[in-house]
Amino acid sequence: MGTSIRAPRGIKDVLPPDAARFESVLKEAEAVLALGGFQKVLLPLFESTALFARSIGGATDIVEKEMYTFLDKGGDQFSLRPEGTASLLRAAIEHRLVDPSRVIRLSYSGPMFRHERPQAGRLRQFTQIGAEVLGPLAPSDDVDLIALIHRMAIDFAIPSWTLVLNSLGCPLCRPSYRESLVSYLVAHAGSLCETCHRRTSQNPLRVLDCKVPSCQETLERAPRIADHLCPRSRDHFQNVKNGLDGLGIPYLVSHRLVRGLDYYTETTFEFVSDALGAQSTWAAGGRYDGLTAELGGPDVPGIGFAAGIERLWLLREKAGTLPGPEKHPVRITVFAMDTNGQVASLDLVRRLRDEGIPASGHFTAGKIKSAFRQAERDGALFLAILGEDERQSGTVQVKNLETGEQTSWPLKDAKKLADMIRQSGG
RNA sequence: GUGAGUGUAGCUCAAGGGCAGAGCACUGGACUGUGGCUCCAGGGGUUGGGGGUUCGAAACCCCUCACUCACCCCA
Repeated sequence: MGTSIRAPRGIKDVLPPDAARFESVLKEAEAVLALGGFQKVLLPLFESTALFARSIGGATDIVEKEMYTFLDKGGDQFSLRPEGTASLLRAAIEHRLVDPSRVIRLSYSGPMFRHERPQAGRLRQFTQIGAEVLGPLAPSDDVDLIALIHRMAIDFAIPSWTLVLNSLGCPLCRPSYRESLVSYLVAHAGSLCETCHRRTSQNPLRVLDCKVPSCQETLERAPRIADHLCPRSRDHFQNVKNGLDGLGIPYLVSHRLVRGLDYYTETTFEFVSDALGAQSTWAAGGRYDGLTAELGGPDVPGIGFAAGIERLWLLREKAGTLPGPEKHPVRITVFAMDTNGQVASLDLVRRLRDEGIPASGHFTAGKIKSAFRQAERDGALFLAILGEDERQSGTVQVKNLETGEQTSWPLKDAKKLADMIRQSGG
């Protein structure tokens, strides 16, 4: 054990029966996006490092220190994707899907990679599902997207969730807010923590996010973005709030919600839950007008979000809405009582599979007791026993392990047996 | 990157300087081809790794690694 190779830190194997359940959780989340009219895109797991630096922002923690970056044999620099929006936009732009005259809705899912210290709800490889809306958008598109996540919260019975909402303004009003925030921060530098000093010059909005008590106290009287929004942004934000009110979706406006990715504009939001531990966000996103242009495409508005599937799992587990393990992943186990029965067993297993019945075979021969044990371990509903007696009569004994019902079937007619297996529940 | 807690059998955990244990799981038997129960027996461990203190270390000290949680950050 001491020298054996283990999975890298923060990387989790998902074993049976949880692997199938995890896929169900993912599929159910994807089904909600399909319900929202989103079409799926399959994206690569790595991209040019420059893509992430340009979209997420060079001064963000993700790009600064959390990416798995490598040089390929041609000397090009790539990074494992730390999030999906950059990839999806790159693909949409590259294949001319982005069109200023129409709205497109695209979704993606799969593993993301960030070199962080693992903790509850935080892994180095984790799974996200995300959706992006690109094109001529109205504030109602923000609401519509949020409503879709709200649907997940309801459908999956997410415990004690809160929708946190803010507006970050637009390229017109954010600089002036930024300026007044910086001058406030500089004036109160004495009561700010060290990292906040650094952020004041690098990424001042992030200071709002600081959880150091003394910083929070100082920030109480800091200028608020809401008071600096230009008329258009203020209108946009008001429209979003009106839409949410109209749909009866509760939210909490937080002028501290800034998000860790640089591309957000206007509406930003986070769905949090206090049932998750310190990593309380399970879905988050926002508007990113200007990002498509920044990435070399047409300048169209965009909004998107991503949800963490592992966190959804945790929350659904708490809520008791996690899909249960499949009761009978194997429908029937075929057991050869002696070595003479091996070929007949192989043949039966094959014929059952021809009929679409998941079947496992145990050919090592042995006692009847181990036949039952094997069947139970496989999770089989039926056990087929093939021994000397059966061979003589050209039959197979098939027992329903739940009801105890047992009947003899002609070995050559696997179809009838398959029909019976198909018809029985369990 | 920083801090705290925890590392003993496949799993959950005892033993807090004096022979490394229990429950569950596993294997075999009682019970020769009809299970789940019960009873009996058995296999399993360099106590995460290395060094030190000691007559004697799973335990105390140092180093190291891993895991967990938190900071940070975020899905």
